[in-house]
Amino acid sequence: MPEEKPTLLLIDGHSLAFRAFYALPVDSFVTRDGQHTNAIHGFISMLLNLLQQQKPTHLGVAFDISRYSFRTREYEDYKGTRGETPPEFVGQVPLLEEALAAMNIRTLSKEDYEADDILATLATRGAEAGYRVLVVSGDRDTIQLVDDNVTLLYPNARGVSELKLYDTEAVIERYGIRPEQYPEIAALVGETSDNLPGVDKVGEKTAVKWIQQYGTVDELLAHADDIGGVVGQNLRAQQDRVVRNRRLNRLVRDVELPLAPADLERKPIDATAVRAVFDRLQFRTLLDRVFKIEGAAADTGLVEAEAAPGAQAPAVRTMVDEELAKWLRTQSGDGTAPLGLRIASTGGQIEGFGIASLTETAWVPWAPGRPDYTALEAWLASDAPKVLHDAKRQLKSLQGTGLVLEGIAADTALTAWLLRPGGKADSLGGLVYYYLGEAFPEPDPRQLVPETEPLSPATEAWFLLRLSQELDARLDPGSLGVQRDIESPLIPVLARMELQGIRVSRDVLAELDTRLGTRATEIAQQAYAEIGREVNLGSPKQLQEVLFDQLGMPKTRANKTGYSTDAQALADLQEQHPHPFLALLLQHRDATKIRQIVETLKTAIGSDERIHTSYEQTGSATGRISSNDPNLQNIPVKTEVGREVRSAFLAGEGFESLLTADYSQIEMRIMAHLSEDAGLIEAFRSGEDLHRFVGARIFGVDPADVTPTMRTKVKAMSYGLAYGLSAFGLSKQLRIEVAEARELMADYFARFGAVRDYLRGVVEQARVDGYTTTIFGRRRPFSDLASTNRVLRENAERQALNSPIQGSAADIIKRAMLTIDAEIRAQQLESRMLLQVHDELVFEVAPGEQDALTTIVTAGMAGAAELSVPLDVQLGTGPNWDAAAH
DNA sequence: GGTCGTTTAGC
DNA sequence: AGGCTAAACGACCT
Repeated sequence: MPEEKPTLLLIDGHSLAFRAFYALPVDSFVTRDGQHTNAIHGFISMLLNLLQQQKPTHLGVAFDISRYSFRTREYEDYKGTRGETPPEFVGQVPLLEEALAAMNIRTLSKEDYEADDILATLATRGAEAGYRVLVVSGDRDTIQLVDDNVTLLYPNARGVSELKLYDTEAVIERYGIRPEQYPEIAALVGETSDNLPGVDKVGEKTAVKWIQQYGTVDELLAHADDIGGVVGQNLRAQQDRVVRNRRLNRLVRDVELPLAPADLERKPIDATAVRAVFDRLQFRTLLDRVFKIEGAAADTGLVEAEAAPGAQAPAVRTMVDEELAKWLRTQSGDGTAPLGLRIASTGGQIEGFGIASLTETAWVPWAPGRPDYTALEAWLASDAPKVLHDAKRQLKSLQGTGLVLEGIAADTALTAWLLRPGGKADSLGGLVYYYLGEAFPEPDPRQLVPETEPLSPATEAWFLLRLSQELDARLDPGSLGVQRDIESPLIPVLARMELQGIRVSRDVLAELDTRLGTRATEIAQQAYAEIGREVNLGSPKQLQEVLFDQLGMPKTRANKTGYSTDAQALADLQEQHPHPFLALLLQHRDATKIRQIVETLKTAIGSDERIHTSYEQTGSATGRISSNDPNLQNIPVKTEVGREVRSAFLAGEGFESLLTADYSQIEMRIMAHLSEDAGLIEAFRSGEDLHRFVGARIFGVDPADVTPTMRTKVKAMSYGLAYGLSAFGLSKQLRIEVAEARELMADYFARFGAVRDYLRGVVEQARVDGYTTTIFGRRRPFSDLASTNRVLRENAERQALNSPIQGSAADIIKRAMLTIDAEIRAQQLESRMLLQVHDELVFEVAPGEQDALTTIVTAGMAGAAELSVPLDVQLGTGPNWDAAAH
């Protein structure tokens, strides 16, 4: 069997990136921070296609160093017609080079030469060395490189997603000449984009005819006198151009390069780096594609390279009962060494348990009602440390089986999040690939018939145990403490809260829904009457037509799709250009928004008449938990109708009331603690209303004389501080002059200077360390604090100054939840914790337990941290969530 | 049917 | 030009 030729893929980086830039809409590829990425996206996407289709064994990307080369020295107007590079393109090339570096792809460039010369050299050498060579370039001059061993892939009009393949035959078919003759034609016709004029009146047709006859430009010019007509005259008159063009369009095939084609052998990607770069570029689908395509490469490359003893998954043994008991004892070192655990279930039915040590794996099939599972049950229920992935989901799958799971030492999804709290939660396979660099076949959940043979849960457990070790090794001591003392113990607490759910009245919601529906319709009718037609009030686009075209209102703040129609903008309009439509629109928004929440809640009510939210422990970058399906952390509270929604949340059957407990001004208290500002600390110790106290200081009046206006301003100022609010933002919010806002800030900092020092210090420290830290040691990394891009940098600065405050508050309430949950169980109360809303906890109070619960909750929350100011806890009880508010 | 952008609910 | 979210909807693309 003839040996397959190695394939050398050579890409003209700049020209392809530029093609991609014009092929993809600039505005559709922008990161949240304003970095354009369309060229990078198009390039990488094309590259991945090529990797998949052509499976090159060797790969290199050449870049121009600058616009200047030996060609511009020979002819200073070379490429002189090219305008300024579009600003959105500038800056994409270095990022592209970063992405390529992360993918372990060599990039090449050479002073005084163009990328095409590098391609020409490598293609020539590659062909000589027996490679199948593929050249990808958007520059027609590269056609000259095509021969039996070299094929050109040229982007067509539709951009870079489709490349046209030019081998010798295709070139002959397209141009009617052999590839090596193409430059002869080009020299005659000229190349506008390179500012190389050809012979006047000579186009492709004439040029091809001549070259077919004479073979080369030199030969043609030798017989120039034989050519008749105007074109003949032009050729003779302009032969200098032709000679110059031919000299310049000949690609250099012997550029001195530090490497040979063999040095371009493909290497496995650097998964960590790829993820980092792609994260920054916000390439989610591309990231998936890279890992999917490179997963196969990793199979042969990476794993082989790292094939250390023990990296081969141990054979799975099926065991139960006494054999299992013995195995568990030996493998766990009598319960001291953690074991990996995977609970396998389909359709709510437990199928069995995959358990792994670092060296052995076991599969324990499970069927309900079997008598011989004492060993398994005892181990699961014991404190013996277990490592899981997405432990809360696994734990919940045990609901109803009678099995108890204790001893969750770590959850790899959580640990990975602690390391990189910004990103999306990864699958186990993603993490294994990312941190261990090993292929982990995972069935595609979208695929009905899985392509890959699924791993045994026992083998998955083995991967996850090793992953856990790797992750722990990367955790700093502070984060390790957060994992051990806060996040891991919180898993079962959240699982219980989700399983409990909260009782909700269908009737209350249904009534509210009807009322709001009627109201929304009425308001809409009135609004239509005001403008004389019916529009979709929920369509910002149609609203823009009404407001700015039909009603001729002044333009509001611009956004990506036009002009803003948000509440703030509408309020501004109402001031400048009052119109009844505006007020009706706002009222309509209010009604429909709340109605939509009500309807979501209605459909979320389960057969037990309760709503079971899910908490996402890895849902935020700061350490907060998020709530989804449905989100119970954004139930309305600020308006009267909003509170009616809350009144639908009830104490369940057999419970006497709901109890709510929330921290008052916890973020400001954390700010006082962290900044050690004497004034702020005094404010909290005095027991005086915070904003009144601060207002008195700032405006130089008695606390009793602080007016509501003053208090509002101070309150906005205080809260804004923790968000990095600017004078501009403050003025917007308070509808005051920027100068007044600036003055307010100055007065604030004059009285509470340590706060400013602290906030500045946080950013400074984060710049040095590369991360921020909460009171309990939770970290959040930052990479953009040193960015030269101002938007990026300032965004990062505000995030950095907010993170320790928001994150510490998250730590504190999580600690409170742990204490309270433990104490409720220790005292064997029937009451239970149901909801967490960032600074608030909601409980269901069992008959006769109100006092005991109140004591536990107050102590647990107030004692969750020792700050230099007290943690004030406000409690309330009532038959529903609204009534329980204080 | 999937993704992006806008808007708004909460903290 | 204000930090952290979830979710709905319209608009647009495939």
